[in-house]
Amino acid sequence: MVKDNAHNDKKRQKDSRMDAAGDGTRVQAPSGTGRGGPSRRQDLLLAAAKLFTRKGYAGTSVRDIARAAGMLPGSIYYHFPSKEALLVAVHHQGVELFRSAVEEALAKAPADPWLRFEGACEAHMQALLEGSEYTQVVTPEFSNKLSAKVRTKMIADRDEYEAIFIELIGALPVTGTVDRTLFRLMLFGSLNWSIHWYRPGGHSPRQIARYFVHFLRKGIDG
Amino acid sequence: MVKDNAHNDKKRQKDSRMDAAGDGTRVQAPSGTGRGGPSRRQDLLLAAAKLFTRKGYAGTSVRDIARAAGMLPGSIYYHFPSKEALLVAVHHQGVELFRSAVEEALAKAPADPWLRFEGACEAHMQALLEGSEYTQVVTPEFSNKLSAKVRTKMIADRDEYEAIFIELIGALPVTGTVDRTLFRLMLFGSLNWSIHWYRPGGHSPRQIARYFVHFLRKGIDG
DNA sequence: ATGTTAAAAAAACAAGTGTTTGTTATTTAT
DNA sequence: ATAAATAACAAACACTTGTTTTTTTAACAT
Repeated sequence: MVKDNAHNDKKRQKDSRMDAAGDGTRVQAPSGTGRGGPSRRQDLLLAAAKLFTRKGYAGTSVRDIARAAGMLPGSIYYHFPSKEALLVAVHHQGVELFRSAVEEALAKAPADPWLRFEGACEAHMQALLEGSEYTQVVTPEFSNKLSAKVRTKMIADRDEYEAIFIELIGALPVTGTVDRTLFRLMLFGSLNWSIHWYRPGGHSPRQIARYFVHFLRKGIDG
Repeated sequence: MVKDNAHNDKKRQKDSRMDAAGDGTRVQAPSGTGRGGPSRRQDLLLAAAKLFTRKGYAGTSVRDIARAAGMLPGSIYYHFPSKEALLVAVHHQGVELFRSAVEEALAKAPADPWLRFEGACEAHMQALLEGSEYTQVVTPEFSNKLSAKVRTKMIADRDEYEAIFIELIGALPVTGTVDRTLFRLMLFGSLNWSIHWYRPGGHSPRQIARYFVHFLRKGIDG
């Protein structure tokens, strides 16, 4: 159904798979056209995760993602129905990575509640800062521009994960009454804020987590 | 230098000062056109601050800001040379509000280092969560899409403010050696992360800050 | 009354946005 | 070999983006 768009053809620039000067770097060159590698959906997800982490959701265009994944913008819509769906998928993947990291740590942790708690914090921090490209998308990203449905889904994913920590913190032996909710919120703030300042080379994520847990347990003087 | 754009006029929708269904709400109706109230620049800054806080920088358009401030998009450029300049101005204002809040608290604080530290944390938390519309723009907002010059300026503003806390933390009497940098990063994480979960009605910002400082000083068992 | 200036409107510009549509190439199953 | 499926390209659509230019309005000084 082509009508009469010849009048603005001189200025229109065609979408291209080539990168040249863009921000995204090609993930993998698929051998031919038609059917791509084992899973182009994964490439797409990974490219989106990287860009969302670096530029934020609103700051990333589907063209950026397509370019980084080595396909044309329209092709994305074969794999995902919308840009928001891509965010949801990336977010979900991120939460799953957090969860499996923490659960794995807990599986090989001793029975002592404080050691279990510490192990979980270390695993969280490790997953956040060095684990994968997905986890850093989980923590911020909530601008009220997202549809209610998407936000609800993302919050549900998060809540399921944080339930692990609610339980761990509930098991900590404490003298007197403390607000364990505030304790948890402070913990997550301490850990997650690290994406704003962490740079590899200094303390490792696990060391930082241990430090923080120590502060929380014994205070600065402990 | 008008050329030939009559061909797509049927689809183009004119910018309008009226709000109707948009997200931004009018700030104040200037009595007439021409010369605005005492300071339309302030209106613009406030509108931008609110929207940046809610939708993020990339998620906010200059049209959103213009609509919320009650003017047309182009008119913004009389007051600010670019959207980025607006962000810088909002950010700067936010940092100044933090700084004056903390300095005021310190002026009337006793000499005890821990009490001074606690007072500063309370003031920071209060400014962040209930102080104004500007402070929440300060804490996150760093997507690598911003120009280097803007990022540099914002970081410099921040650093100047955080120096206050470096000094306060340096003055804390501590037995043994602790990493005061990690201590400060943990503190800012705890405090600033609250924008993700704080809702008025529960603990007040000051109460939360006191709680956090207590944890940091004495640990959960203190 | 007149000229000047500050502030905004009006309209467009060029590029970029998420998305849809029609088609083609490749793989897999028959 | 042929049909069905998968996966992508190619191109456009309708609209939004930040920004610029030109024109008009209102306040003030003369």
